[in-house]
Amino acid sequence: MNLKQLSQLLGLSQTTVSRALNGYPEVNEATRERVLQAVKETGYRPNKAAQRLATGKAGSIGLVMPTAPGHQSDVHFGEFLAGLGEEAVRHDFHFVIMPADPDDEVAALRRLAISGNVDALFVAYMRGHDPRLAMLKSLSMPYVVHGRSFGSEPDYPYLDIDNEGAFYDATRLLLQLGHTRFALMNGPMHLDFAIRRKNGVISALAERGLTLEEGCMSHALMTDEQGLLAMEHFLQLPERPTAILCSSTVLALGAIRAVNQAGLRLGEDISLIAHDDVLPLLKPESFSVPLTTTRSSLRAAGVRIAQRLIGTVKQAGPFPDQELWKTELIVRASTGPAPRP
Amino acid sequence: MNLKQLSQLLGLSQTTVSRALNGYPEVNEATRERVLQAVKETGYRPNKAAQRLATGKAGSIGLVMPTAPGHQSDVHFGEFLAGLGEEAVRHDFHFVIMPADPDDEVAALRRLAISGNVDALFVAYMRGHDPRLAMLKSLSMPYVVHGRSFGSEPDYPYLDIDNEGAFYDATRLLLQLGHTRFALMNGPMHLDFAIRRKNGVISALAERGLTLEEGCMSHALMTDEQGLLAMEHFLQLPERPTAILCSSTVLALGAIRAVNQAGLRLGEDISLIAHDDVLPLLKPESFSVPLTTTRSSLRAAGVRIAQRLIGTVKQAGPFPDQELWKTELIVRASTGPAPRP
DNA sequence: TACATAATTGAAAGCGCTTTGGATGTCGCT
DNA sequence: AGCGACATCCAAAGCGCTTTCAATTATGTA
Repeated sequence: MNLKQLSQLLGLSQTTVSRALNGYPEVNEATRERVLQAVKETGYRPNKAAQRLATGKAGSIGLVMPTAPGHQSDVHFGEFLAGLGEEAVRHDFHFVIMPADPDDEVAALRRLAISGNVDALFVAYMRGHDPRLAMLKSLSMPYVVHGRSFGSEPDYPYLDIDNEGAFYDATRLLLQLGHTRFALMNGPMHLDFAIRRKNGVISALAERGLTLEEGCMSHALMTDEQGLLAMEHFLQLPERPTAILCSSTVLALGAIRAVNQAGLRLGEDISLIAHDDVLPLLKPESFSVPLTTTRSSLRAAGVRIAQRLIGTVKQAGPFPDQELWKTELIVRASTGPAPRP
Repeated sequence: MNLKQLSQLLGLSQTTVSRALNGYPEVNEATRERVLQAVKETGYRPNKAAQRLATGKAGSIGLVMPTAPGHQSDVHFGEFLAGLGEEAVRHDFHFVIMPADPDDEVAALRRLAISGNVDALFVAYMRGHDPRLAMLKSLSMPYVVHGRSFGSEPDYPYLDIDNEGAFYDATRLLLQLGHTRFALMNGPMHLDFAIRRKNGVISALAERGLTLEEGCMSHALMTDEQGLLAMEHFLQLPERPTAILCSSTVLALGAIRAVNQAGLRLGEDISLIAHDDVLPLLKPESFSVPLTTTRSSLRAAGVRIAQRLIGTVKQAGPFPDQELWKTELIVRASTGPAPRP
């Protein structure tokens, strides 16, 4: 069933039917009713590809999903997607997901944009000096970046959380508890959030004249295994750190396993603060020792970004170009006073 | 840059350029080279919407993502998507993801199909007597179902794992270890895999004249919290079960927390076998007591389904219509002989 | 040399929709 | 009766691509 057939069925022109469906005012209410009724009966749905071709809009937002045979799927990605989806479903938008090798992201993004299949782009996993920004700017297609790109002029639309502030505050808390030996368990070094979190830690330490030793920093994929390995390494250090900052509850999962295996007590021998993206699978309050965290919901960020993206496509009012969300510092049992030497 | 401009630039007709790009034989090799060269220089990419409109194909597979404000994102979904993506990227396919309220899945699937935006459909979260099957059959669009639908004639293309066999085998192992009091921690009752797994347990027990009490069965969302709750319930039973079968390592996570909190020892007081979808986040061998599991990689299933779907769209050879994968039973430390009463 | 055949290329139709630029009919007023 | 202002509706152009059908040129054969 297509427009032509439907309009013939109704004895109307395609023009009128199209207008009736798209809410144009210049169509008699009675005819509009008839059309809507016929649509219900026939189950007619406009062909999106044709709509897109005719209007240039198709109600879809595009994103690149990094993937490769060895590439681990990322819980954070799924959670974010759920947020995007939650908002998209309200506006009858859908996603076009282009899977791409992580090394090929710039090109993949470009293909996606030029394909004429999407109205707007969403970009995540931002890096320092991210090469995708220049490309995006040249594209004349709306986009929103999740995160920022350290070292690039912040003149692009983004939504980010205050990573530096979060880790600064967390570090201060641990300092107040008397800790002096710190370690940072971070995400991959090239990622923007990792850079900023590190800076937050360093600047809080600097205020007390402390520094973060090279050996007390790990940069790795945010999996529980990496957390385990990193923590094992920290625990073997001659000057064992007592305060651990951790970029994800996933990392914390492994880290805590290492702490337990070493016979140490979390919140007493070792204090740990992790960043909590509010993953449904990993609730900090459900850990055997509930985790002190800096919290910001990844899913909420997804919802918000979808709002901005869809709003822009639909030309629904202006949106702030840049948003920086504060995180919450939630104190639970994994932090305690520094142990006496 | 579109075809028309490109062809004018080259002094050729759109026809010839189009043919050159799509590998038709009736075009001079020299001209083809020229065209390809121009494409490289100009960065021309065909408009997918137009291609789709003209050919009816657009290199995309569609799927519905269940989502809603309260709806938890599902790790399993993300992992599966990674598998689909891994294969799709090899064929320059992409996904069209339509987010939809879980209650609205049939309609959403229908919309997606008629939208003319996708070449094939993928369907998951199968239920008993799933209403989507009839709809899919009426659609004349290729599709593959992940899982099966208990109670429906199995005359549709699917890829499933042998859930019944897996849980039958797991139960037998526990029986051989001397266990007599069983409990099953299952996924939502309406889902097909839950039905089959339950049947597997029941039939293995029946061979020994045992039954599964109503109170020894839980059907819930597969989150760690639900696992915790279910296990707490089991542990309070007057005839406490000693053998637990668990539909997911996520559930097991919570269940084990409950076991620990009750001061019981896993693998001694309580034996537990979980089904392992090979989630990168939750490795059974990394649990403090490594988990005995029935294993089948969700991601591998994603890859295979993408293969079949894309292969069918590309008319690349016939594929088996129905595949049933065996699971592996991997014995680790969470199972042991039944404790003496 | 003349003619069939193969190798290349193009013009134009069409995919299903939106939208511009009329056309037609109605109504209220002078 | 005559005229502008609305309210409705429609024909046809176009979005960017593929593909059928036909035209043109090059090649080989008798």
